[in-house]
Amino acid sequence: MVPTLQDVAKLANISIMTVSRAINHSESVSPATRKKVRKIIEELDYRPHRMAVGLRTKRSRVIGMVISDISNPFFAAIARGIQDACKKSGYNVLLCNTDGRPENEDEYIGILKEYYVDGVILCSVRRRIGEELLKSFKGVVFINRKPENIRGDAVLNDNFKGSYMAIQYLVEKGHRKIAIINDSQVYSTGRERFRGVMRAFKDFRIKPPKKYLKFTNSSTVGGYKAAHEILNLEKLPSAIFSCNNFTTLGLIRAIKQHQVKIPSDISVIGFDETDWSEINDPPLTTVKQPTYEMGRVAAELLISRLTSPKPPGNYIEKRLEPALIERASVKFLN
Amino acid sequence: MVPTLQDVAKLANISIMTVSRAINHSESVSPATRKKVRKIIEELDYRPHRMAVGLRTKRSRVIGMVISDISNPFFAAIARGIQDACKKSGYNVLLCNTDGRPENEDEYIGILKEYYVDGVILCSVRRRIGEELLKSFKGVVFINRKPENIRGDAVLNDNFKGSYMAIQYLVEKGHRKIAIINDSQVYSTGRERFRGVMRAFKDFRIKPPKKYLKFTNSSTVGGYKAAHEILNLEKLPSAIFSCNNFTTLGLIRAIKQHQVKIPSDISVIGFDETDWSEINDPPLTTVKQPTYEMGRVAAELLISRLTSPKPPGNYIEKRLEPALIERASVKFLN
DNA sequence: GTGAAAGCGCTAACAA
DNA sequence: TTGTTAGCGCTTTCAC
Repeated sequence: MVPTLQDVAKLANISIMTVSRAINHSESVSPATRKKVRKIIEELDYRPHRMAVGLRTKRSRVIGMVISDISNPFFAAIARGIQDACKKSGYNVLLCNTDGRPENEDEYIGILKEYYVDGVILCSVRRRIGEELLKSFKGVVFINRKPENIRGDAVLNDNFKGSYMAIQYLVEKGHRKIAIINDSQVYSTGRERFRGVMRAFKDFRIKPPKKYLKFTNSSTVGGYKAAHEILNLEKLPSAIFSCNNFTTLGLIRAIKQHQVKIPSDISVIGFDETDWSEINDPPLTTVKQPTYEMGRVAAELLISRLTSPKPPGNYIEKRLEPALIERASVKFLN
Repeated sequence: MVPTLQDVAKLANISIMTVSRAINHSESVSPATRKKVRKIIEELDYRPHRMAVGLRTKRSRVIGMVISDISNPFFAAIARGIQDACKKSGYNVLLCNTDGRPENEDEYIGILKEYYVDGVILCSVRRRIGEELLKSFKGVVFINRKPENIRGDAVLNDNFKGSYMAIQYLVEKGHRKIAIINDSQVYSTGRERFRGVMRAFKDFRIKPPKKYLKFTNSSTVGGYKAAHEILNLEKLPSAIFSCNNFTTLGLIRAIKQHQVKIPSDISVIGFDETDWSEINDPPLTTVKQPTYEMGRVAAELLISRLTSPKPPGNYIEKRLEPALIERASVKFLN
């Protein structure tokens, strides 16, 4: 059977308490016993039973990662950042996919409570969320988007800036007839990106016709449909800004079908850098979100909350900077 | 504070044992008390403490998923399949990235032992692996690749068939000068795919020059370098088969740089279907692995092992079928 | 520097 | 149908 503290203690001819101390507070144990214990632990391949430890200490060294879909490369990159930071500090990650459904989110939050995870990194589906969530764990960090009604730690992309940059770039290239395919306004990301667009339009004195402003859910078909509507318009825009990797994929598919050429006939700039941004024909100009970094920073922030005495009440909201990756999908208009 | 069985029992004026039973074996409790207990549980939002339960029952309802990198879309899809199947049966998933390093794999296996996870789904980095691994968990399922020295449950892609199909397809399209970019031979996947290629070569009486056979690690730069070597050859092949999504990405990048056109100058067929396979110019013909399915099937197999009395000693090895997705990157030669 | 006792929250085994 | 006892493996507390 798997060895326990008992077994180690017996072999070392000491009490289990001393063994426990040798493991956890080795300084308060004599060097001799310390060494002896280490040796026996090695021989037996003794490992602390984390559930037993957790039951006593009320710490699991596990955090919950609640995202919509791990097979979305955006979240996969975030997940990797979270994992790496956690590993460094001895934490482990429980994976929870919500598929963007509030009921799944609630269910997983409940399960995470049952496991007594120390903290949660949450990309919430909810626009508003109950305050008690923050009381249920030693730490909660919102990632990517944040419910409006709550004060809490968060690591977010500067979406406003990102979409502003995109529009500004298009304007600098001589574009003024700009269409956008934006996320629905349900999430803070979509709202912020749209605000960035509108601010840029205002600053550069652009008044796009209503028909150039498309709102859709964040999916390939969503982007595809919105793109179709735009491409069927009497007066085509000279450029299209697409708000995320999925809608951009749909947009490109639609453009191909319409036999329109990028960038000679129409220019394209997309939010989200992907595997294929570079090998696309033509290579795609994008606004890149620091996905991996977001994950890493969120996990570090969470762990600091778990380690340090207590949140000082003043929450930290980090905004990470997007970057414009210039390639060849935007035409320079004279 | 968080309510315990005690609290529920006190409010219900019964012993905690009855409450426990009402939760776990409700049939052995009178309808009246059952109802009363349910109500109080609801009111208190009582949740069983999984670490306490686990400590007692020696079951954690957690499984470990050990893969090389969740940010690789291939594994992300597998992960999603695993998650979905687990969720259905009330299991949760602990995420472990090894980055293909054996020492990380060992470390995570150790950690998973400490958490007393019920089972492990393992995409091992090791060519050979210790038998004792199988004794450490109630179930272990190898996924995608399998150590050679061990008998155990596994869910794998039919790699031999996949690469055979690819070569056969090329031959049917009139190609005989075929180059391949193959994984290194370290993993069973690479070996199996290479065997499929060689068997097809033999069956169709093709004797490729040594220079057409490239072996590289599974990465974009690996594929890129191998492709460069091929494209710098005096006599170009008419088609290239690339063994996975990463090498294909590198291959395409190299082809662009060499100003060679697909498929007019050279044909391409790749293992692994990706987001961008379809929107690539031209759309890429690929061999698709059923990634999500692999994950789902692996999790189902594992869970069946955890649920049913015991592995009957005869292990199950499932081979899932790849599919050839025909698009436009292979030219028909007359 | 070391040990004994108590108990974290739960369930298996037995008793009523 | 319900309750009592014991103990899973560990750490906290207090005593020496």
